[in-house]
Amino acid sequence: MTEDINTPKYELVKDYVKHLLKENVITYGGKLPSEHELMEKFEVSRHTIRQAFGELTSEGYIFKEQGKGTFSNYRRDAKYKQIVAVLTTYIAGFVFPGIISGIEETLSDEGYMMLLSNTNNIKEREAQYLASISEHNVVGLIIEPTKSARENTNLKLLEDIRSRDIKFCFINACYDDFSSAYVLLDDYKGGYMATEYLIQLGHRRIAGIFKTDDKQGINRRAGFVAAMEKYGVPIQPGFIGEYETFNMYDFPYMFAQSLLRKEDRPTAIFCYNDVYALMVVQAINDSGLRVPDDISIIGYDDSTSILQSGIKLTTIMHPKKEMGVQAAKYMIDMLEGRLEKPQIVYRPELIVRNSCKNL
Amino acid sequence: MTEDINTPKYELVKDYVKHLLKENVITYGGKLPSEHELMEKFEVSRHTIRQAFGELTSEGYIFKEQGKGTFSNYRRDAKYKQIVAVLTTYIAGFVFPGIISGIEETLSDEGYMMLLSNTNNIKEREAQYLASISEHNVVGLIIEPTKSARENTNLKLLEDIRSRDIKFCFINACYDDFSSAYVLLDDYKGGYMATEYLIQLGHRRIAGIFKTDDKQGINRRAGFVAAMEKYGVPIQPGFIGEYETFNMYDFPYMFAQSLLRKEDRPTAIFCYNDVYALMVVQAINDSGLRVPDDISIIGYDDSTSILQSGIKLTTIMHPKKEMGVQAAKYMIDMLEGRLEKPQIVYRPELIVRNSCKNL
DNA sequence: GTATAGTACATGTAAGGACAAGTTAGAGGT
DNA sequence: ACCTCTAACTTGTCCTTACATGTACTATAC
Repeated sequence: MTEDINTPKYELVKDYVKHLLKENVITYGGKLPSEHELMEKFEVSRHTIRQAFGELTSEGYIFKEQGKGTFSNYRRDAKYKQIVAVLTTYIAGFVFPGIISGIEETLSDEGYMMLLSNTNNIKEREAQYLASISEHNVVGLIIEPTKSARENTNLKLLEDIRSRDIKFCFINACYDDFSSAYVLLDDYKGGYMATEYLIQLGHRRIAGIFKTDDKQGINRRAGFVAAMEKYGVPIQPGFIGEYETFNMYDFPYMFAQSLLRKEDRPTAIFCYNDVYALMVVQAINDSGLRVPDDISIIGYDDSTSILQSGIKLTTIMHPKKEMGVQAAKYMIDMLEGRLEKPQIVYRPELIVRNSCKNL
Repeated sequence: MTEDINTPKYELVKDYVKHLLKENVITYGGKLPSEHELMEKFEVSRHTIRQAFGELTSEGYIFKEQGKGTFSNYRRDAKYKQIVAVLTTYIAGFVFPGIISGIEETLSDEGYMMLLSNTNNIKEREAQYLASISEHNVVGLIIEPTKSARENTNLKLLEDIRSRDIKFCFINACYDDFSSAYVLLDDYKGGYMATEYLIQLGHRRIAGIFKTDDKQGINRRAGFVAAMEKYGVPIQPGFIGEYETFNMYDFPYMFAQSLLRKEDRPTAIFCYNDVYALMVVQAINDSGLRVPDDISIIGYDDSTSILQSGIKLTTIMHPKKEMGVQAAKYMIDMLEGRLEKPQIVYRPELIVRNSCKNL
């Protein structure tokens, strides 16, 4: 009730009406005092009342009907007040159902709604979405960058959104040239751990297959290379396969085939994630070989718990739901002014199942 | 360009400004004519210009800066203009990732954004969400009813939203007392087909386990009962298990155990869906029996493609993605005035794998 | 060359008046 | 009992005027 001398009169009227609504003096659908009554009560002109009513209408508090009056559009039980946008590369498949449900649960528990979309890893779709959210009443954005290892062509859009006081939190990957809150997994370490495990099982001829248009793939590959160097295991020529979004449905199978055709084929393959690991397993099965007897496979993400052949995939655990929950918590903390720019990097964990053989 | 004599002047100003923005005469961030200039151009008072600018501001087209001027907030590349709310019982698990990604793809292709939430099958959360969306700029609602077999306690809220001209489309289930567009699966027929298949394999002692607080479960059970009656196969006492949301994580396992303890145990069990079928399989394995040798299992939804033990589950196919796409298409058709109240019921299909034994 | 004050111009707030148009309820006629 | 008209009241549109407040630029003083 700070009756600042500089507070405009129409703001006082707005506050009074909001008070009536929030204290349930006027319930949902109930009739507000007419413009004339409020004129007299506040000793202001009708113009001032109409300005207050106009803003309250566009803010969704009230609605008006010509000839009838002005009515409450406010529900005390309407828990969800603000919208947080969530933009990931995919929605179904991979780690995304877990991440998204973690985000959604946390947001909705705290009274926020989730505006969800995916880019299919296409930069243009990311641009369209970013350009759109500033026109809606969005207060925050949880975003997994699209093609994070490529140039950040949407940097200007991101800065534009930030200048509108929309809070940011990156998940899975972030841009180096755009400082922000983030929730990441240490993919370098994950790649290192997976490779180290294969080496410790006695493998020396280890191949790797990586998606290289996002940071996750670049980091996992770097971890792979670092572990090989650390243990003095040479990487054979042609044993690293790299693909991108455009050929992600064909390349893993074909590259696995080409590995199997080599005279000295690898004894183990580290795959960028579990979905592609399954494609590699398919290629191995199709050429009459078996996992893990002939070739060991290690995946990443722990996203497909069970294999076709009944073999359970050894993998690196991605704390999907936990990271989603954390990203949403960070977002709410920022929105409610408790944190400025929180950042966390999760440690990956090795999950040993039975797709890797001890040589 | 219908210059109706009754069109308010401020609407003409709004249309003119929108035209400037949409035709990119003034690009994003560019300066609009000042209020004074527009007063002279349209020969109206400043009040009228300000009314137009005020509405354009709250609609997100422009923004103003005191002392500087009024500027375009409109991007031609901002493809997404309107929000469609999507409310399902769950987001991760079961058939939902498929449905949701189908909806999202279709909506975003057509320039709509998705506001997604789930109710965890709790009526109160449904109520809170429904009460909230009318306050945001939502133009449509794709909804899977929560506890659809129970009384529709949120009918008033639904009618309230409809009276605000928000379009509806139900998915998976609908309420009998609220006529609307819908995209359903014929669960009665699906239940019938699954049961008929077991009977044709020679099974006579068939048990069924159903979730009974939603329409899907009620209909699948009705199909099960109808098939048994049609083929003159008696349903043994205690062979139908019914559970609800609150005990859905315990009941299937426990009920399967109780079935296995009977002196004349069933030779086949029809399970409400694949997720619960896996719980039943677990109970069977834990008691030292095998699927399908000792007991046949048929599931529903085709949501978990592979079994733990390497056994692939025979099931009824739920066209998840297709139904999601169709619901979104119907929504867009309604929003753009091409359809009034479209309705479709998908036919289920039997997918034979190897969890059922021919007796 | 660099501060500073002035001024021109932008939007923000506010008063007051006039008439239009839609709703409601009651008076009056049938 | 039912219909119709009208008066009263509601919000909608539009005008004029005045001063406040913030921005940008320029002429002036130092």
